[in-house]
Amino acid sequence: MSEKVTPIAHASPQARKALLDRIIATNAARDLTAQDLVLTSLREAILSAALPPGTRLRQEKLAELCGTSRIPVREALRALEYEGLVMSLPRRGFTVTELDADDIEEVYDLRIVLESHAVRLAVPLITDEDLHDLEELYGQMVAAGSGDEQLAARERFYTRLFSITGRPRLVAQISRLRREIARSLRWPTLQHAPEHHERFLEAIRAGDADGAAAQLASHYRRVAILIRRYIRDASVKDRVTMATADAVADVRVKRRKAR
Amino acid sequence: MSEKVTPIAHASPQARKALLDRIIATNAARDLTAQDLVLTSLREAILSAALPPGTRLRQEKLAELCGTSRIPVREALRALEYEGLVMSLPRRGFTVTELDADDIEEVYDLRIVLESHAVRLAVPLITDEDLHDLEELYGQMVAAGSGDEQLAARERFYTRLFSITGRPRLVAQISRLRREIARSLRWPTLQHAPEHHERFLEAIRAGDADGAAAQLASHYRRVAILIRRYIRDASVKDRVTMATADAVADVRVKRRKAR
DNA sequence: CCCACCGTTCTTGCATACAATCTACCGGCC
DNA sequence: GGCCGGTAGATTGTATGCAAGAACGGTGGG
Repeated sequence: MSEKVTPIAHASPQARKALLDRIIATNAARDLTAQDLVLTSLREAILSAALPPGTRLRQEKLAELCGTSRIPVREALRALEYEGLVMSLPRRGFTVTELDADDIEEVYDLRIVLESHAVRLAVPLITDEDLHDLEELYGQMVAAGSGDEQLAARERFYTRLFSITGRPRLVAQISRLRREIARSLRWPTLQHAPEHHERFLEAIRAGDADGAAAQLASHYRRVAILIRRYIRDASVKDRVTMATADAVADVRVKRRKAR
Repeated sequence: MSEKVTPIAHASPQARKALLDRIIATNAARDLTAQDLVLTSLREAILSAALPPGTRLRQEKLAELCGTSRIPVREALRALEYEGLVMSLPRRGFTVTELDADDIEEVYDLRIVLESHAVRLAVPLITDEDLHDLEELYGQMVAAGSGDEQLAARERFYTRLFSITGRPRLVAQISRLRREIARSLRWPTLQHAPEHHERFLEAIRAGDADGAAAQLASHYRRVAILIRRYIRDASVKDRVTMATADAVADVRVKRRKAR
């Protein structure tokens, strides 16, 4: 968990498989309903790109991997569908969703709207205890450096902050959006926003709700642009990769026919 | 479908049962997957208060009602949970959610934020075709007077408008919120907002995004207050009703013990 | 050579069946 | 009389099995 973030999106199938197995094994240790086990494992697998976007999810295969029947798998998949991590077509199964540049734009735009709103609601309500907790979580965040642990700490910090609003729907919708692109945070470009969080917390300490909201918004606008740029570059690379992949496949087919 | 809205919340159990049966029968006619049948029927049942808030939903019973097994029922219930219409506790089943005054406040506050945003995005993008459709849907809305048909027409109008943004997550989140309190629109107080929709459409025709958003926001603020007042009054009434119900139950128990 | 049709195979969707858990009621104990 | 533990019934969670629909490959026709 304290490892560095590795951009696994282009990792080998074997590496993916190994990661997938490890995730399931880790979660199986915890005592949960089978459904929660599958849900948690699949979510983690998708976010860590062990199941990369576009992957067709066969129920039987996942069931076997998790050591359960297909029923809990089906329910977990439906839950993930509502989280936006997979999509389904009736009688045609589930697929891991892909995010294009438009999706990124939409999600960040919505995050600006909802998270700014949440910050403006939360800051005036902050108690000493809240601030104490936030300072501690911020400390963890800084201590974690950059990596999975930092990412988790960041989510804890923001969730704690937004929860101050006492508005479950707002918090849930924000979490959903953050999770939906948590994949993108694994992308290499965006590891550091060293000064942003500091300035953000500073505004909160000062009770400056509008300032904090503005800081958040401007940061997200920057991040959105960086991700878009990354996607554009990556898609060029992917196109090349896919072209070569096609070529390989083509050769194989010809070989088989030659026999 | 063209009947008047009837405040069924305090209707007799028999009336509720009859409505529930009718809903399921109506939907069973359409050819859908069993899951969709259950989902649609249950949603309609909850929104029409045939299944009033607080109802415990027994899977077996619902399965029997819909003529399916429990599997599609379970999946439909999970979907409804994500829509906010029911809630579940592990191993303890599903219950129809209740909305208190705080919930109303949260939902309307979020609707103001999200729908204003959507309107501001949509208005500058409106084409002649969009406007034509909107005018037509508005006509249907007016023609429907007030009742279930008017409610449906209103949803079509707003969905069409918000869809212009081309942002699926935004549209989905708004729909979710609107559905979550669609129950409240059945409440008697709030049938009419004759001039609001007219002024709103007028601003849209004029391409005045900010004006339309402001109109929407002020309308929702009013509605939220009206609903809160209704809830307050109704809860007083309920408390009385429940008190008498308790008294009746009490008498019964005493009688039984007397035997 | 390409396209459409058809049968095989795989996958999903659902029903039935069973195990684990919870609820409610009852009797014993304080 | 009220609180607590135990047992029976009810209810959920999951596994297995089957039928209907979709994907794929092959074959015949254009």
